[in-house]
Amino acid sequence: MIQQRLEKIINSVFQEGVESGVWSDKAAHKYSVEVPKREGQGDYSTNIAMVMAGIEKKNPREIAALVIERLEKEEIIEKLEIAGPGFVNIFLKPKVWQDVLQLVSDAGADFGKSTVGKGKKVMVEFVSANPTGPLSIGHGRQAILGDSIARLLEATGHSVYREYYFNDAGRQMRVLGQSTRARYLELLGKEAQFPEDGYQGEYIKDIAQSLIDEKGDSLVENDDVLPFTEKAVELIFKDISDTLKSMGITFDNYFNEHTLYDDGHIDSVVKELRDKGLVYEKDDATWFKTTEFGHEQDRVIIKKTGEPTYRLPDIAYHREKFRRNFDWLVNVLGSDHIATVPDVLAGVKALGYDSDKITVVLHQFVTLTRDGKQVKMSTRKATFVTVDELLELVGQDVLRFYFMMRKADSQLDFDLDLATSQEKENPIYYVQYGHARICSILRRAQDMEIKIKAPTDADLSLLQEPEELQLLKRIASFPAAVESAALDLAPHRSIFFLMELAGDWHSYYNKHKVIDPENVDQAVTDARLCLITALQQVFKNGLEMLGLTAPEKM
RNA sequence: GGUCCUGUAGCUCAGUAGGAUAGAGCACUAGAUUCCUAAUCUAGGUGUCGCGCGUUCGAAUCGCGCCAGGAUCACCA
Repeated sequence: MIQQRLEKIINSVFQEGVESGVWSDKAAHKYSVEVPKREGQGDYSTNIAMVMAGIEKKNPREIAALVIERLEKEEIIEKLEIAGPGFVNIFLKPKVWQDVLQLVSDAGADFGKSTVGKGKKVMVEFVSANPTGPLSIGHGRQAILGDSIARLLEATGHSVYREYYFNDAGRQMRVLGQSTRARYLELLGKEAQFPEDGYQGEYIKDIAQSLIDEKGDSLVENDDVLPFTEKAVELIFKDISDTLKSMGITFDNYFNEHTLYDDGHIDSVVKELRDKGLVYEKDDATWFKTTEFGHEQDRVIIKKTGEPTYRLPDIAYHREKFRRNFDWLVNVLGSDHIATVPDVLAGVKALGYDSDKITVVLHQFVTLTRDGKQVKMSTRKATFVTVDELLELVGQDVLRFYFMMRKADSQLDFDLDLATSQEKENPIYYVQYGHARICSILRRAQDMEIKIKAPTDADLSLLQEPEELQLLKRIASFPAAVESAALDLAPHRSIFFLMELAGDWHSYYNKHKVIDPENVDQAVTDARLCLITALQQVFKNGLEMLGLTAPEKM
């Protein structure tokens, strides 16, 4: 916002220099304006002089002096200096920062949102777990990561569509049905053969029990596994969507792999690939020439048995995504899918679609620590911890926050002992408390019948304490922080912004009083109330944008 | 063996298009509340940024080669 303004100014200074022949335009788009890490190095800093000096083989500090000469007349700039190897440090007038409060007040709940997405249609596909059991901790990470990405994209002006892709057919479903049937028979006191690779979780017994409640023993003589599978899928799916809902997650569409078969998409993909000479038969199977796309080996797409491998429907599915006219396809996947990604990309490329429109966010695994030891997890053996269990332990906010805190590329260590016994150490309370603290002050103001003035009616120039300027700058950087987190599909950056915001605020709170009955300077109080009102808005927007609550009391 | 991810403080991790003296939380120590919620704040850090070489004004960041950990490499999904 303010940075963009400054970038424009620097660009025009650069352009001026080019036109008057002071330097060439070779450095165009190579320099940058950024916020220095260290205090005292300006509100912003640009490396333009060093970049130009490198290209023009001149002294950077001399060029910096020329840049400064041209910048000096700018109204928003208070002070300029040359520093270090040739940085131009720019100090802005406090008014520039103070005026931010008006912007927040005008935008309200929209402050931080933007339109950079230009209404681009983007599909975010995530979770996509097949209905074989409750969502595990790994699915939980993915659900929250995908959902927060979707939320950030919405906040930045994208038109977002959330989709869940699932398959309720095939071998794993047969095993699920067999497992359920075995439990059903066991519960009725009959002999039963539990499948060797069956699903051992307790939830299978619950499903069997509900079949007994509904139909009694009428299925005992039934050799058909289908009614068991159907019931299991129905109940597990209900369980999954309930879990998702309790994390605050909903989908626009659940896409069933079946429809790809029913509507002939599978066949037509094979035909199209065959017409392009990218498919051949070998050993009674049908192969896709992925080597044409630089892969090590070709892959089977239709097995000997006539059944497609997962690759084929995956490719057909992505073609359907393209056909539905999305501008951008974001796939959030676990790192165990790493090997499947190139095949799908090769497939859509072969079908003539632009695979660059697909962005895959692969997240690394979640490891679970209990009693200081790592827990091994498996759905089959039911040794996993479910999302439901975690939700019960720590609640939605903590779970969301914890899973958003790390970048997708990092493995995430979920320490159960920490989550259960030391909840207060969780940084989300630090952020939420920041919001609650403001609410508390505003309640106090109301009790004292102090009216909160609009930024235009208060003397904002009284906000001159370093901590106040720091807060104003942080508030001003919120929209850019959201934008960068959204476009880079990196929700953890928003989390870090909120923690920094809370840090600034808690420090300020401890050093300065907003309402001070003993030392009444009404004008200062008014200005500070304006400040914290804006701050409250930023906390609220930031938290809610990520699906977190902004409590008014804690 | 191939591909991908990771390696930064005792622990868990940030570090966006390469920038100035590498950061935060936790833990630990010492302090702060007659006063807007102490779920807070203040002070306390000798880190081979896994190792080496290269690119350049400048590297945790880019390139190459190693080392270590994880994922994955089916006619399972």
